[in-house]
Amino acid sequence: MDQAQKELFEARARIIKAMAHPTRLFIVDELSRQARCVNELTGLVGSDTSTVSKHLSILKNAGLVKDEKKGTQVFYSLKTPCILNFFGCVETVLKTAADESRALVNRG
Amino acid sequence: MDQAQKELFEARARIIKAMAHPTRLFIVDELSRQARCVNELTGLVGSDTSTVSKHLSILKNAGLVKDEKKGTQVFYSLKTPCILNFFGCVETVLKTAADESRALVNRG
DNA sequence: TGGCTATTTGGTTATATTGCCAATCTTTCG
DNA sequence: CGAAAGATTGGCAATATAACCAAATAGCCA
Repeated sequence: MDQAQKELFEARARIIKAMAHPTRLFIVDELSRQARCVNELTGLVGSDTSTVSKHLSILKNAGLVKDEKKGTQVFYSLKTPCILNFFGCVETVLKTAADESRALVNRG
Repeated sequence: MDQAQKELFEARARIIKAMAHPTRLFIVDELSRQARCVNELTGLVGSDTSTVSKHLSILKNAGLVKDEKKGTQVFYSLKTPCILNFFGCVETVLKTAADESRALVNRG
């Protein structure tokens, strides 16, 4: 892996890492349906506002969401909806794993 | 987020987290071209064998790669090639970010 | 069997992430 | 202005990751 390659994969990893947390996946999923302000997301997620705010800033820094101020509220929405494509494959992986463990059990 | 939802997003996050490292992305990319044994990958990655082996076991535990023994060697290959779909979107995110910073510079 | 190669595992240290609390900032409104 | 609501930031403790070295394991062959 030369330097240029290294930087490319580091850049990619930064983006994927931003998604690599259950709460942030939940937020992305939620934002794929509609824009939400921090307070709404906090209610849905069920943890501290500051925690949710930090998750949002991670997603924002990675370029995955954008924010828009409306009065005292900040609404977040998906910037690159194609990240939803991830989920399809992730489900495939999960399903494959489930199938395999079922097969193992059936075989005994 | 109720318990069932929480578990679903945790399961998804585990898979995405497995990809969230530059070396592991490199390995996935490499395996998308051809199966490789640990030793070959170690050479390509340029770090300790044990480090590469651990990265591979993370990918394997996540259900992303499979391994096959041939003599003393263990060949790894992609189990779910759809994970390559990730890259397309990741590039989009990177490109968008690059465009934006260019636009900022041009605006001064 | 004993040595050799390939790989995995254990242990340690350094670094990064996470979540909460407290404090701060911003905007609205009385 | 001053209070209140929404959001962000700083700090801290707990936990998780990562990389290396050393040691253990597995398969091959003389």
